Amino acid sequence: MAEIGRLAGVSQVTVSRALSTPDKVSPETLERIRNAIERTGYVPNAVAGALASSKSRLIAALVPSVTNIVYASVLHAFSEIMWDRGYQIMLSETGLELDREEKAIATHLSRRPDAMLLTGVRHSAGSRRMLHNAGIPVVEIWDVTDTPIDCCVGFSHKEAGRVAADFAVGAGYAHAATITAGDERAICRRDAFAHRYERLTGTKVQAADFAAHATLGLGREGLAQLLDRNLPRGSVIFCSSDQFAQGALVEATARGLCVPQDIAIIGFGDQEFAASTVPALTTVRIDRQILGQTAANALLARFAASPETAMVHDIGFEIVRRQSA
Amino acid sequence: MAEIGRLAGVSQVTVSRALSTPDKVSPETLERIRNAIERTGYVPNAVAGALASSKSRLIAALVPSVTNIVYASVLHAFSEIMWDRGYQIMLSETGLELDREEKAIATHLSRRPDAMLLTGVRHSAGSRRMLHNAGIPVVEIWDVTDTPIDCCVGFSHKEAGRVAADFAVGAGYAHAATITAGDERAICRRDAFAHRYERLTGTKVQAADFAAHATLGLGREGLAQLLDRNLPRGSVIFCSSDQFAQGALVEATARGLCVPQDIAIIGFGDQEFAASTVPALTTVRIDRQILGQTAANALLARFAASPETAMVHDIGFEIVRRQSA
DNA sequence: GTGAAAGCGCTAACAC
DNA sequence: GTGTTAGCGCTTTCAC
Repeated sequence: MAEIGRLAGVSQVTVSRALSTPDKVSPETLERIRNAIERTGYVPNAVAGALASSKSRLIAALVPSVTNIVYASVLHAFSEIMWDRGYQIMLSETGLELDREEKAIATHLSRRPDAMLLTGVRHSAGSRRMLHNAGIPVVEIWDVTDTPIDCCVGFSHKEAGRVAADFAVGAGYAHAATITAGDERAICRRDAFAHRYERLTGTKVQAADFAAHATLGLGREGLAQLLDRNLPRGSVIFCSSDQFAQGALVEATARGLCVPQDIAIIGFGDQEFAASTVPALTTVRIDRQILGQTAANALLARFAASPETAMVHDIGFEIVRRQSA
Repeated sequence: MAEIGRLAGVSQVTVSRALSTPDKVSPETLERIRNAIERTGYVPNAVAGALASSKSRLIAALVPSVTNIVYASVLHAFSEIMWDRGYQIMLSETGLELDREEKAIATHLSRRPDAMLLTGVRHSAGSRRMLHNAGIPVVEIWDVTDTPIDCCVGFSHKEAGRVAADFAVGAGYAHAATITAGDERAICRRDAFAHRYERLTGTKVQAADFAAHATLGLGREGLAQLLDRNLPRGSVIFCSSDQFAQGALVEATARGLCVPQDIAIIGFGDQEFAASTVPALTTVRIDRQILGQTAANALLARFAASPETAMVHDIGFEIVRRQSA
């Protein structure tokens, strides 16, 4: 930067100004500086800038997994807005364990990000303490809570399970089952579904649970297990993701069962393929784009220090009724 | 850090050493320093460290899209290794346009990453120049070229298309068609497939092309289009992704066509669901985990300055024959 | 094994 | 509108 200044016949500070606040530099000077930068191929050092200004324009984003489309698409919407505002994303995958998240938080904090995005609302005490000390805006996504660290953008998984049960009962399904992945929030939905369904109908809800993440193959296996345990015809199955739902659909079809007459299926997530399967999937839609955007805007609002911003955004969900239930 | 030193009765430098090279500090001193850190909840400032040492331990990763499982899973494998070695990932999505990539490269370079991961082997002249000036290790993934910027880990898309055509001919399919997304590399595979198939059989290959990214819905539409154009029974369809293949499968089944007897389908990618559809998908497998790991190791090797490391790694691919073709 | 000094490349505060 | 000065919080080098 000093070198650029020399070439342009100005001091180093003026170059700094030309880059950050061009309107505070005279047009002619600016021109000369731009020229020098062009000629030399100079790339400013944002690390030094961050140290001097204690603003990194870096956002740490911690998600359980990038290969899960559900988190990936939120991240996509989130980072698009952030990128447009000049922020960049440092990414880490935390899996589902709290201590891995804690380690990731500590490491990221040492980079002095301007804000942090966390998935879920459960965090270790150590994580909370570090985040508190760091004093940066934090947004927790994919869930809601009365006690957010800072802001929170998500929806109630309990409520989603309940509403799905209400739907199942309202649609007249006299029996129900669940296929659930090994994910805290999925389990919460399953329990809420079963609770509500059992209370309303007095009929026990059967469960096929998997410790792994949801795949089409496991969805098939889930339905197979349920059928082996004599799941009655006319049952509805509440799946913890559309992957499972599609798997159940494939398995049902392979066995010559009609969906939704013999077996009805409810997915979760309303993924891209859900509308195009045969029959099309009835599912719970979460607007992941809105979720990501709202999270980004919440952080941006915090940067602008708007104090009146609501801290918890419940973006809700919606049952999308198609043909599978 | 000076504060920690005060509390531990040593100088600031000793604290620095205790953190980076603990064995160069006496056990008792170390103990007192660790204590002070624990008490205060001190988090080192990696920004200052990066500035002083000009080592950021940050890797910039540029992929077309995180919501595409194919890139996401490579990223996952890549970042897992990098994380274990103490590196963190700055992520950007570049889409498919070269100038967006160039902007992202410039921005990331200002953060002084220790290395950069790029998707594909085509980059703008400006990108190449900046990367060259930066003098950091660069790994290009998902393709191979004779003229890598630095290292390159991928496979030949041309070869993949050709081998798929050989497979189709060898399996006795007398007609062929393609369903292709608007992606440079997918188009390359399509062309190689068509070329080879036409040369071997003398029969023209029909094409359904989409500008958008591959989805199940578009796969259905692709087959529908092909069928409307009187695609003969007994044709094989080479899809640019498993999503398309699954869509074609759904559409064929919905129309009462038998797969592979009436229509045979070849996917691309061997995604998680490919083995579990009915019939299971014949597809081209790319080992995305190996790809990501190889990319990470190539960079790590560059850091260690091993000069004998091969610059281009062709990880190949494999036709996985299941039931759909 | 430990410390003092210098400096990484910027921004902030203040002069002019 | 532009320059001067003083750091930001570390690592590096060299001395002891």
